[in-house]
Amino acid sequence: MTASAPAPDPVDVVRRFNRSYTQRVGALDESFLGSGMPLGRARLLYEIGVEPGTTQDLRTRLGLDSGYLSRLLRDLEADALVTVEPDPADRRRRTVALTDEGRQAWGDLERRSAERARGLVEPLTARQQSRLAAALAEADLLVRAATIELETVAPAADLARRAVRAYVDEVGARIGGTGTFDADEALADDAARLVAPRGAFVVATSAGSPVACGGVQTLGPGVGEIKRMWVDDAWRGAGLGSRLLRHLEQVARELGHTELRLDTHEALTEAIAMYERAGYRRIERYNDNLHATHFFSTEIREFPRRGVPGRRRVGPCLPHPT
Amino acid sequence: MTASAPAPDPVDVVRRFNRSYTQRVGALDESFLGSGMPLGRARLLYEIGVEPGTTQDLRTRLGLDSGYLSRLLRDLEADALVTVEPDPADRRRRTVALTDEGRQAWGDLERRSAERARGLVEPLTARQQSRLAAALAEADLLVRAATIELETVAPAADLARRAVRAYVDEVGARIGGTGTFDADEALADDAARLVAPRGAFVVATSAGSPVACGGVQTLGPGVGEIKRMWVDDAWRGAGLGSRLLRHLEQVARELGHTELRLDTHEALTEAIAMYERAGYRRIERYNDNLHATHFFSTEIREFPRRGVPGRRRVGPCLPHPT
DNA sequence: GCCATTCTCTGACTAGAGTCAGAGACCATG
DNA sequence: CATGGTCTCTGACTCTAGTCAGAGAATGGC
Repeated sequence: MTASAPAPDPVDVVRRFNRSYTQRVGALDESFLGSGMPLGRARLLYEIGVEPGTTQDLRTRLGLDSGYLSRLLRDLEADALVTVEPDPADRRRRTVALTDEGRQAWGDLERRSAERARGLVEPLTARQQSRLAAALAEADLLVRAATIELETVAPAADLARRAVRAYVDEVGARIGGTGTFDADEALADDAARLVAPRGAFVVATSAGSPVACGGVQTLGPGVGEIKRMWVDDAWRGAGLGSRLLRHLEQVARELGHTELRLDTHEALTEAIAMYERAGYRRIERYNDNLHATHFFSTEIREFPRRGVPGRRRVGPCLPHPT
Repeated sequence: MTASAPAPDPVDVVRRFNRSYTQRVGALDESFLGSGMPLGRARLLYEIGVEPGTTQDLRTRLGLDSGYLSRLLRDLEADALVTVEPDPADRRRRTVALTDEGRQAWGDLERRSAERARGLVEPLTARQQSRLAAALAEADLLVRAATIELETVAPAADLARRAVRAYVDEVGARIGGTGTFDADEALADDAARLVAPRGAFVVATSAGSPVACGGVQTLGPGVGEIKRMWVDDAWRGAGLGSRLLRHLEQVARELGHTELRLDTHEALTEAIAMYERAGYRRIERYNDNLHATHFFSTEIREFPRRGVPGRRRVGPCLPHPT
């Protein structure tokens, strides 16, 4: 009686997957990979191994209580896995680093983690293994894309500067003639135009690093322009561009615009395809930008904003050695 | 400098995914969901809601200590979320069911869980959502397939009977003329032929339910035959058939066979494709099975077993000869 | 040099999760 | 109906994770 392909609700699929996955893969996780080391200590050890730092640093990275961290460190130190020394820069806090023995224990966690992944994959035929790898790689990209943070920042902020530099590098590489397009010049321009009340600059970050950016500036009454639209190469195909574009449109609405224009270069084919998919139409050249060959415009009306990012609870960073 | 497509190791992909997923989705977090209910209790309540059962039942499903379960149930009962009554069939154990209030609490957990999944999916564009759903559905199938248990059981055991019934139903439906192919008759045959030392019967189970099966019997000196090969519809495309086939070949080797034959019906096209992929060659009819139209054979030599199941952790289901 | 602030450590405490060894109820069988 | 085996419950216990308040050292601004 049921239809043959009832268009599965992504929410149900996620839940179903989560159930299988945690039951069958995560279950073994609990007693920390059979290393005999309690979860908390293993997490801390792993984090120190990834990047040593001050106590304060580790506390914020792992979201631990200072008393709790202190105790965990004492245990690790007692087992000669870490060294803890006063930080010369501020002798209230201390710096932590792995000992040789600690590095060995870290490697052990690492090995156990790989072992476990191998245990999951091994029973499958080679064909199924590569199918699983492909599916998980795709899911990984999309999950990471879904949990990205979009924030409006000042173009002069460090995060924004890093993003714009990446943008300039890429545009330079793609359209050739690097000399003609200068990062410092771009940054100076942005600092003036992409700030409230006449503009805005948005950076998408994943685990603190910029992975995409875009700005809005004002061309005239009710008319805005999208600038500096960039998505990191490694994040192509995750819909980040479309999402950012929708977000920028909302930002433009809030700035009072009803039309949004943009220019781009014919070499940036994915970008052009994305603009067209998003309903942008080709228009005549509207500026004298030497780097632009294609020009687009769209109307932006008021309508209730859909799933724009928002506040995601940051979970504790679990130790899954990569 | 690096190659553009370096054929990713599935193990690395799994680890990478696991890291992103647990960090960002909080797979372990599936517990609390901010309901204020402790993890253990929430898990139990949820499981009872999925399917009420006896205490024993729940204990094996969740892998809990009997004392611990008893306490958890007492707590749930004190909160009037469940009713616990002696099982009329065996009054040592008790049956557990949700009260109305319990059903409400269950619905609450359910809602929180869906809410959480929605939170993950929501920021994505519709296109990315369905890509994520497709990737996770594929990964789900393969993860479940990878964690299946293959065990040799007596054909008379309950597990085996259920599998054979499913096999008979499906073959009947696929080749038409149900009346001619009888489950009881098949079961009676199997009980005699698919047991050591002349044969074997293997059932693949997932979470205690049979999802595939297959048997080996002896035709003559060194010659075995594969019988009752079946894979549940919902598990098609996960390589289960191939894996089971490899396993049965190993079983046949251990029975001393060097050639393996099988018959099948032309309507079972996927099965035929699989046999061919596995190196089976068409041969002439070698029996008078009315239900068979195609006949295959292969040589099975001794060689070091590849990723054949072997020593996977054996569940609580012990083989009981009846 | 003074003082509020910032930082870490310590001890005391709670709650959850789980184990273990009996005690006692219940069952199947000869 | 006796007996061995199976099942659940109870109490006593351990371990991990995490919170909280206060002591004391170091810092930065004045």
